[in-house]
Amino acid sequence: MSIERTETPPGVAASTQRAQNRLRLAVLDRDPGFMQVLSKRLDALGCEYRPLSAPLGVDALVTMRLNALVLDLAILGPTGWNYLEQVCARLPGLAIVVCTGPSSVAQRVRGLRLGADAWITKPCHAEELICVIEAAVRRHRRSEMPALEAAASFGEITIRPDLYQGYVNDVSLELTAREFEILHLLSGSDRVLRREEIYERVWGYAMAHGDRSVDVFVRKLRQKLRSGSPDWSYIHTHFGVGYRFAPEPETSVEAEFDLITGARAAELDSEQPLDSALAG
Amino acid sequence: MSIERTETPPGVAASTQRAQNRLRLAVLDRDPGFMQVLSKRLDALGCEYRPLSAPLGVDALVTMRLNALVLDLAILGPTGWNYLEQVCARLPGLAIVVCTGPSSVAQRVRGLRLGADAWITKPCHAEELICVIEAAVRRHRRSEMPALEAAASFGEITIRPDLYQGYVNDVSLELTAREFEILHLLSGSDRVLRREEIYERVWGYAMAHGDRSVDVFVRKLRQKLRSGSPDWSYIHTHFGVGYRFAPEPETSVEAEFDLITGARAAELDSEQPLDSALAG
DNA sequence: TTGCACGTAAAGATCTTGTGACCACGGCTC
DNA sequence: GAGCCGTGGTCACAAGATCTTTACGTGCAA
Repeated sequence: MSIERTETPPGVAASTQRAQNRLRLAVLDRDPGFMQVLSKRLDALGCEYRPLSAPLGVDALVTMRLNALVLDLAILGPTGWNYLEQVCARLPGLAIVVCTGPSSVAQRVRGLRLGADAWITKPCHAEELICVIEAAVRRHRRSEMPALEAAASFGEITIRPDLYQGYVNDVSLELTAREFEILHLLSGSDRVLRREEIYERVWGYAMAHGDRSVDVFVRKLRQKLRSGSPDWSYIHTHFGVGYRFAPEPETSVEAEFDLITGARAAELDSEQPLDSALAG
Repeated sequence: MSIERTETPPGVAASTQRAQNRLRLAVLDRDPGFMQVLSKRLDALGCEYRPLSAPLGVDALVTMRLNALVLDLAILGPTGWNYLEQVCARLPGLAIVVCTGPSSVAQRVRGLRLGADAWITKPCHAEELICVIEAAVRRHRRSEMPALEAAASFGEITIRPDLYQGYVNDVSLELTAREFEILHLLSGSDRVLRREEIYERVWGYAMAHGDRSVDVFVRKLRQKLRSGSPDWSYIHTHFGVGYRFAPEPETSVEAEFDLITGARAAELDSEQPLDSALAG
């Protein structure tokens, strides 16, 4: 089968969009086989889905904050049209895919006119159904303002993705776009990131051998972070590996020894999982 | 096929009610019977449609300002996928319905993944096809034209979406349609908007690499805003990222100069030197 | 100690943006 | 239909801001 690959394109956006682009959907269906196949594919895609065997009240659907709803009109009987209409009216931002058994043109036309976004006839391939759902969700998302992630605080600094900037007590760190992207990337991960990884995610293409750009930017970042928040250290070097973000208060020289050895111990402890992660 | 006649007028406000609700679509297909049936239904619905027997260049499609495109991949041969991908990438706001003969699941999946909004298998009922097109267009439009919002004020300016115009003390800023759209978009968001985002939302299709149109319009906007409201700055540049709207009173050197010397005439006489000083 | 890896700094190259001039096109008037 | 005008859009240039490269000092690991 020559189905297209579905990797996300490289670039900064990839990591940030992946999390929030995850599909949240509910499936109203009673066919166990259908559900099993579908859920397997949805799991593989990292979707959050909720199987339903009976129609939920519209209000309950609202609280679920779904992106999409798949429903088999057959299990609703004659009240299905009414239900469909109500859901469409109340949740105009929800992608609704009717996936049901054989139907007439008139039925399909009615469903689509009531507000369904697509109508798939069972039996159908799970992959195709998912593509149809994605197409509907995609179209809806395109026209809405991409909701950016919320601001996050680490130690004394606050990272504002909506402003592409970092702050200390509401004072801008004056980060450049690249600096911010690197800080954003690092702060979004607890583990050590190899230079090649950082480069590839921020620049969007592979790092040339011997390129020191990441080091230089880390230096600039550290400088700006230090000037805004002198008593904390945020970016830690892992010799021979890469960098790791972790806000740590810097204390006096005497106590420093303990802290360093403590940090070293933690570093050694977590080396195993690190290496295995790097090997992948 | 009256499409050529009805390009979007400069006063977009007038067109929102009628022209925007009417479907503007192109149909790329060579089946005379299919076209005849379809065109009959489209005429009855008052759609503006354009039959195409060969693929048009993407740029040509852009100038047609379509809502939807129906295409039979079969008549494009192997290049069809490429064409589909290009059109989807360049016109993210266009509803694209593939209507073609028997196909495999893999083909349908591929088409949808490339960006098609729906895939209908021929032979199909014209009514159903139209419903599918409408569903795709409806979803796209839903959040695009949320009726007419109320007027909003920022600093000294007032934005009137109902009149497609901005004002300072009831005096029009004489914004053109594009200028207003950009100002409206920017003012509706607190965050930094990337140029690509602005372009895509205002122009309706993807920004070509290196296009400076957004910059130029921002410059014109700033000029008009400055002439109407000299003591405020509204559009802020985020280097390497984009623009952000935020009304901020200017309390810079010139203002102090005015306060101290009371030489308001200087401001009026020599706007250029003042502005250049301001920029520094 | 030696060989690297990393921190640091600065100069040069490159990219972004502001800006004014210019052109094309459609509508409008005459 | 010819010409004028408003508007949208392109281009080239200049000024800055940013990024990359390079060089060298410092510290880590074997």
